[in-house]
Order: sequence, then structure tokens, then C-alpha cells
Amino acid sequence: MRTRVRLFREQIAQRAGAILDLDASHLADAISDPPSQELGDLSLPCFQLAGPLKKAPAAIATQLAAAQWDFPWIEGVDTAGPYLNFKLRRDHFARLALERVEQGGEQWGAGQSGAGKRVLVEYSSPNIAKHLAVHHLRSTMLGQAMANLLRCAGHEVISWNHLGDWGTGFGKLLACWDQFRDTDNLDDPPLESREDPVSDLNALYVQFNQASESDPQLDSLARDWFRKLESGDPHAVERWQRIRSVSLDKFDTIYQRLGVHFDETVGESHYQDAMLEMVDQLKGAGILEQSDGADVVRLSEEIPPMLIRKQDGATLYGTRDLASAVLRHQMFPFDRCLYVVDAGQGLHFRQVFGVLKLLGYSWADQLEHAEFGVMRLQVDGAWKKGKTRGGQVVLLEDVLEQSVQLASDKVRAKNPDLDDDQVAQISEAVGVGAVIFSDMKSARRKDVNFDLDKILSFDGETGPYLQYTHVRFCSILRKASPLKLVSGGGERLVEAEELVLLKRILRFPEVIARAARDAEPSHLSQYLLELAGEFNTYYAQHRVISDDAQLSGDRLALVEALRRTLGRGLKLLCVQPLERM
RNA sequence: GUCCCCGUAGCUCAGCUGGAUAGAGCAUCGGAUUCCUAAUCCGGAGGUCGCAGGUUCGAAUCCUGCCGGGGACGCCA
Repeated sequence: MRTRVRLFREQIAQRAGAILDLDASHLADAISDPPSQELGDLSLPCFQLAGPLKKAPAAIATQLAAAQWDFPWIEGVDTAGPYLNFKLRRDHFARLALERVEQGGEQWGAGQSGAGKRVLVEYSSPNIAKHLAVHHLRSTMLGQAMANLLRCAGHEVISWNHLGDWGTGFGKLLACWDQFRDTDNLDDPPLESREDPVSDLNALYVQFNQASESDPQLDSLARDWFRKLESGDPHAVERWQRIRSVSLDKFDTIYQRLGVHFDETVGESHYQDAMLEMVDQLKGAGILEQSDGADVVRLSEEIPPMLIRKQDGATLYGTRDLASAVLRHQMFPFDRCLYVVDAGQGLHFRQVFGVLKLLGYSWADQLEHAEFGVMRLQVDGAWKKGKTRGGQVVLLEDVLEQSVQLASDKVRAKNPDLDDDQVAQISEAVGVGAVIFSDMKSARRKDVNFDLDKILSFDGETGPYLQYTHVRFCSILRKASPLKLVSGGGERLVEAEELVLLKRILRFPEVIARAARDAEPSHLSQYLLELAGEFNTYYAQHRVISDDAQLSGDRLALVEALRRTLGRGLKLLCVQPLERM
């Protein structure tokens, strides 16, 4: 049992210090839960006091146990060797937990750790004219959850989508437009009125690459088109914008399903001028050096130089990231800026941050690469990153559809009384929730194997498990609502399993603060799984609604507090809490 | 070769700022449904916490080295 309740720690440490006549405020951090409930509810290990007091830890524990602990919330004090164990008054504890949730209202769990601080979070950042694939799930969902968590912890959050909308690839697409008019004329039917314009663009793109192998002319044509685009040729720009626009529309429909929202969507195309200015700035600062005909900035011994301009004078994406960081800080002076990008780009970001620091930007230290591990797919029985055997990516849309379809079968089987609309709504939430949660369950740095079978099993530590638990809460509350039972403030919540749940509830704000601080949504995922597990254990042993009206009232209050905690937590992770499933 | 990340049960992972017998899920074996949804719960079996040192009263947790896996290392993003 790792649950710690921060609430009482300071008071215990302070009192211990007073009894022993020394400063013991640092002991608050050492106070934790005993390994078993028989020993007590909170525990102070006395090892650290042995040095300054020149006494054995066990003797100190004994001395402390003999002193006055006249807090209203302490029921008893005892020792177990060098440990001083406290038994808490459960009614007091219960009242406190229920009050906290009640007072929190819609904001339950919110904190002030981020008050007055602004955080910019960059995530998702897909390339236009392509589909969102499963591997985009990581950055997109981790980033959105981080934004939600940071906001909940009191920060002002700017969510930022750094769109890949520039590069020679678009020259190819523009070349296709004229060159492959016979195979697919993008003006007839016009791109905008097509059912799936992005797939059509992809098809053309693939065809272009195949054709260019035997016809090198095509590549130079593509370069010409990109030059036109760069120089602002109206014809090229107009077509590029249409491609961009249909792509964004497509992204938005999926973002909406996933509960993803951006405050700012700024494409790489936006930094054309800023990149040139950045190069000048680097020159002016005297840190731009020639190396093999290219321009680089040398950093420390450990980090290789950052390449700024190629031999042909063209800038690279790193230069774009430099310019983008400066722009972001101008637009939204931040206290922290997260880049939710895969771990493979670790060096790149160290270089970017390093160069900004060389340029004298004090806020360079506030930039943070919130890296995550790669997503691997199963290919011929082995886990590999990137693509399937055929070389094609697995589309996010398709995965969501499969998951929703499977959920639908299950929902319908379990709830024959629901109409089609309700089934559709519930299966959407369950199917999408399963996919989302699977991605946020473990620490972000770990590589994940995208195991669709496992995700679709809906068993064990999954999104549907949490949703099911939430449904149980709702089901109990629904059944009890006509009874109009009133809670007596929780004084009847004296079962061991109830104390476990009350402690769990009280920790909620701390978990959110920690998850926000570490940019680690899995802290919350793990917490919610533990909450659900503890409740389901409780549920199997105790009835909430019984003939005892007072007891029922208190237990219902507990269930309501749990429902609000789990519901809030799920929403922060972009998983929809349900009332039925 | 240099740098970064990872290494805990057969598999996938928790274990927060070091604290009392290392925990879940999956898989496996055995149980639970007159009762608030069994998408659940209970029990069994399963671990030299990669290895070796070090710091400490105490190390899965901190430090160093080694081994193993993954990734990155100038003209892609």
C-alpha cells in the first residue's frame, strides 16, 4: 500500500518536533502508510532522529508514543520497533474526504500549484496531405492529457499544433495536379467536395514517386513547383492552401472524436521570413560557423554541432524550431514550454535549446522535451516500429472503427433494451476510450507495442474497466435516488475497505499536481486503476444500499465522491465517463 | 566510437522526493452470479528487482562501472 495522505503529515511532524525539542518539519515527507492496516493508518519512521538525539530509533518511537497527541483526528498512537504508528479516527477522516469533494464541486481535484504560470504545450504536429496514423496517437493524446492536467493544476495553458505544411513534398503534389490530370483531376470533382480528399492526394503522391523513378524530369518539375510556392506564386499558393484546408478538416473530425483541441495551429510555412532573420541573428551573435560548406553552430563538447544551413544555402527544420520558439515566447511569454515529441529527437532538441541559450534567451531553460517512446506494430510475429509488412501505415481512423465496432457488439449483447442511438453513443465512448487509455496507461518514455487484440479485450487494466466502474457508481446512485437517503457526514464509514477508498479520494489533487509537474499522464492512469480496483473489491464485499438508512446514506456519499473523482480523472485523460454500458 | 532512453513474475507494466514481508493486469490452475451490471471479484502458482561495487541505520529506488535492448549522432522532418 503506497497511499500517502499529505494532509496530516505536517501536523504530525511539527508535533513530534515540539515533543523532542528540535526542528522536525523535514520529517513530514517521511511519513507514509504502514504496510498493513492493523499497524495503523499513518507511520513515522524514527531513524532520522537517531543521529541528532543520539538515541536508538525504537527508543525515540517509544518516547513519542508516550507523549500527548491530542489532535481530534487521532484515535491512537502505537509503536512497532522504530516506527511510530497512528490510528486515525475514521469518522473524522471520512467527513474530511467527503467535504473536500463536495467543496471541490465541478473543479474537484483542481489545484493552485500552477497558479500564475503559463505553459505552452506542443503536440500532435502531423503533416498535411497525409492521414493520421496510429503512431500519431502518442503525441496527440499524451499532449492533450498534459494540457488538461496542467490546466487543472492551475496553469494557463496554450495548446499548440506545429503543423508540417511545408517542404519539397508539396512541390510533388503540386506537380501531380497538372501532370496526372488524366488519372485524377483534382479540380473535377474539386478537392473540397470529395469524400476522402486526403486519400486521393496520397494515391497521387505514391504514383508520382513511382513514375519519378523512371522519369527524373518529374523531380525537377516538383522542385520548380516548390520554388513557385516559396516565391508566392498565386497559382501554387492557392492549390497549396486547398490541400492544407482539406487536410485540416480531416484532422479536426478525428481530433473531435478524441477530445483534442488546439488554441493555436501554426504551420511550418509560417516561419519563412523568421528563419532568415534567425540566420542573421546567429551571424550577428558570431556563433554561426562554416563547416564543409554548410553553416553550423557549435555547442558544448558533448553535443555535436547543430546544422543550420545546408551547402546549397537552404535552411533545415532545426532552424524552423529556433524561429518557432522565439515566436512562441513573443506571443505567449511562458514559464514552461513542452515539446511532446518522440524520444528519437532528443539530440535535436538539446541542440535547439542549446543554441537558444547561446543566443542569450533566458527562457531557453524553460524549454522541455517531453519525450515518449516509439509505438511498435506487429509484423510477422515480431514487434517493429513504423509500418506494416506492406509498408503502409495503420490509420488511426481504422483502429478507432474496429474498436468501436467491437464495443458495439458487446454493448448490444449486454443491453438489449437500448436503442440504436444509445448503443452507438456508448460504443463510440468505449471503443475510442479503450484505444486512448491503452496509450496513456504506462510511463511515456517506454516504447509501446500496439497490440490491438489486447486493447480490444476490454479486460483488466483498460479504459473500459474504468468506464465500467464508473457505470457501477452511476447504477448504484440511480437505484438509490428515489430513496432520498441523506449522508450523516460519513461517520458510519468505518470498514477497512472504506478507509482505503477515502484515502484514495484525498490523494486526487496531489496526483494531478504531480502528473502536471512531471508531464506524466500515467500517474493519473495508475491512480484511477487503483481507485477502481479498490472499489470493485469493496463492492464485492459490502452492499451500499441496505435497510440501514444512515449507513446507506453514508455509503452513497462515498460512492458519489468516488464517481466524481473517477469521472474527473477520466475526462482529464480524454476518456468519456458513462452512465450505462 | 560518443551521447540519450530502457532493463522488476512466462508476457505487459506499477512501485512518487530511499523506509517495515517487492505489487497489478494478461496468460495458467481453482473458486464466486436468489442480491446495487460477472466488461467484476476471491484464491493458488509464479521474482537472484540485468550484474558488480559504492553511499546509507536502511537501496528496486541515489552514485560509478560493466552487460543486454532500443534510439540518435551535418546537409530528411
